Amino acid sequence: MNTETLANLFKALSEPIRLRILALLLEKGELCVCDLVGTLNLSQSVTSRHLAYLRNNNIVTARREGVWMYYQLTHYAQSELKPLFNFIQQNIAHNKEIQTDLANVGKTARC
Amino acid sequence: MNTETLANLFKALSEPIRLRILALLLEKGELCVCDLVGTLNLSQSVTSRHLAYLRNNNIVTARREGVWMYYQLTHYAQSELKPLFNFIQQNIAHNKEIQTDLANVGKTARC
DNA sequence: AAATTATATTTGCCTAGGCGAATATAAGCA
DNA sequence: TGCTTATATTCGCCTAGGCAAATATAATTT
Repeated sequence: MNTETLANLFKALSEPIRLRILALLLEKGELCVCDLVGTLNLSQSVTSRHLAYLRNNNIVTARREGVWMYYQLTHYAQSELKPLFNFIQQNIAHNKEIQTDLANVGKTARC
Repeated sequence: MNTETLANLFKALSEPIRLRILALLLEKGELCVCDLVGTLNLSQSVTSRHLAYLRNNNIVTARREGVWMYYQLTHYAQSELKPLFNFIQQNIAHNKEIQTDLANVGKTARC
């Protein structure tokens, strides 16, 4: 991996909203966009753009099921980035915001 | 750690030049600015600004010795961020650019 | 086909932060 | 006190990427 690639990875993770999405996917495995919109309490547009950013950086992948799009971590992310994600989880798992997010998944789905 | 703090940390690491500086400090422990300018082959201004960014994010600390400024990782970074730095090292240590940097330290000092 | 729902993308606006060039500061020395 | 060297900071310019609002697309239903 060259420094530019690694820098781009960190840039993809340098946004609170994207870290919250990541934390949710790490715990839940796969989530629908409407779950994320409801849980994160963000506009559809903002949520979708951040997901696109993560997609473009090969961190998440999307699967369509009817009208719904389900997102999960890419195989690449799940394997190669595991140590990095462990670091992230250990550092934000106890955060109140993250715990609230996790508690809200499923209860706040918008669709 | 909240998501904003973690995001700021990743933003600090989302620059190839700052990653190269980090890789050098991880290997060498402490380096003078002029070493970095020579090794990275960057202008003094660019190098200094990136070091300031790392300083402002509590990743490096500076010590003056006469005219020279010596930089090293903060205690905080050396302890709390160790797992993250291990990930970084494992992912870029074999990179040609990084190895060239390491080989050049000391040989290219500008002062 | 038209309407509805879920999601993605575009547009306009604004800020952070990149760079080079210039300038400021700090230390050491003649 | 100047002069030189090392380093830091500022300025002007430019791009990436944040947001909200609007619009486009894709699937489903009637």
